[in-house]
Amino acid sequence: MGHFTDPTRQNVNMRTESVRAFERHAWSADQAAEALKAHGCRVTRPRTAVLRALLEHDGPIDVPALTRMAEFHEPGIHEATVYRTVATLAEVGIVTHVHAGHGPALVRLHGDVALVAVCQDCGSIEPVPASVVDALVTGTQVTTGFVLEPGHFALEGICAACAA
Amino acid sequence: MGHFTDPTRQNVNMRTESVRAFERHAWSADQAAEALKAHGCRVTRPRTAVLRALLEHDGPIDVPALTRMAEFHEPGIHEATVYRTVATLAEVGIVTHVHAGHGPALVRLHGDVALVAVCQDCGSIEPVPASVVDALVTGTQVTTGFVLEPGHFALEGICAACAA
DNA sequence: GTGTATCTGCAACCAGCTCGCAAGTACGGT
DNA sequence: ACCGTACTTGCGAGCTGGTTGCAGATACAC
Repeated sequence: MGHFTDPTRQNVNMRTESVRAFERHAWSADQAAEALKAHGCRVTRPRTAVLRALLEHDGPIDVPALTRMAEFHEPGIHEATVYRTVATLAEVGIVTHVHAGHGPALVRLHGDVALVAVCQDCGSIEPVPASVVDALVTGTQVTTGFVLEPGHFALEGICAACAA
Repeated sequence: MGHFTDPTRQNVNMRTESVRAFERHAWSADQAAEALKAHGCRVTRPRTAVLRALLEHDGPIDVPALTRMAEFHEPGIHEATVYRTVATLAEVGIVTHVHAGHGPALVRLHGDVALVAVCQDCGSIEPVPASVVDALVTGTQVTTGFVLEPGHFALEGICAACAA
């Protein structure tokens, strides 16, 4: 199960292909660049490439796949650079990452839908409706005092298609 | 941040020390041994040691800590053996494991409280009330068709103590 | 007891991720 | 437009959590 196959291919892995119905994020490339500068970070070609890849992509994506997408804009960009860029963007508040079960962490733009569910069968990722998330967060807080941060984890289960 | 310090010490890491208020599981050592035999598995000293450690411990625990506890019953037990034992016990249905954010996976007896929340500040683990879990599962299923399996993931946030 | 299929300890390995370092580059100052 | 320098990048080595191949040990059916 190698990590890098043909970097010229644009498509990403199954987990990210089957994403659907995500709300659009509020970030533009310019806004993100401004946010970077405001934190004293430089707006470099690799960072711009990662940012563009994130803006093009709909929904959470893992770093190897993100690297392949960024490579389309910035050939030769290194995976370690993408990891560091993602960390920088997270500090600035542009992205967050979420751990979904066994695989690698998934990166997404901050402001995208908060809570996602990952199908254990097909790997598809679906957003969880805000009303359900609110009920979970407030219910937990009222009964236990625990303040959940729904952006930091993913739910797991079987999607409607696989359940049928 | 080494993994193994003094194996003769019984205490486990912070994450597992601060567990509290967990429902008691339904397994006894004999029942678990029977379940193993029923699946054609042998009841060996290392497996018994891991099982006893799990029964003694209250709440989810990671494999290094579980190994240290099992070592009390079976000195010299190897961590790789504990990983394999946990996998075997999972096949038999005695345990499940849950991924809680960045750190190692946590093992727990099947039948223990299903959904837990991990504090990002102090690492403490708290059970989420069944009523809240039910609302989440049914709410998600009704609105999206997605069938969540709450035993397979953990929630994250800030516990009541750290929030204060 | 004895035989054998399963299991364990060990060490090597793998995936995901991080880090140290030298070369490269954004960008404020001029 | 050019310089200087501090920040970034590519690269490879390294780290952590977890898995695996193998030879010796052992549970357990007979």
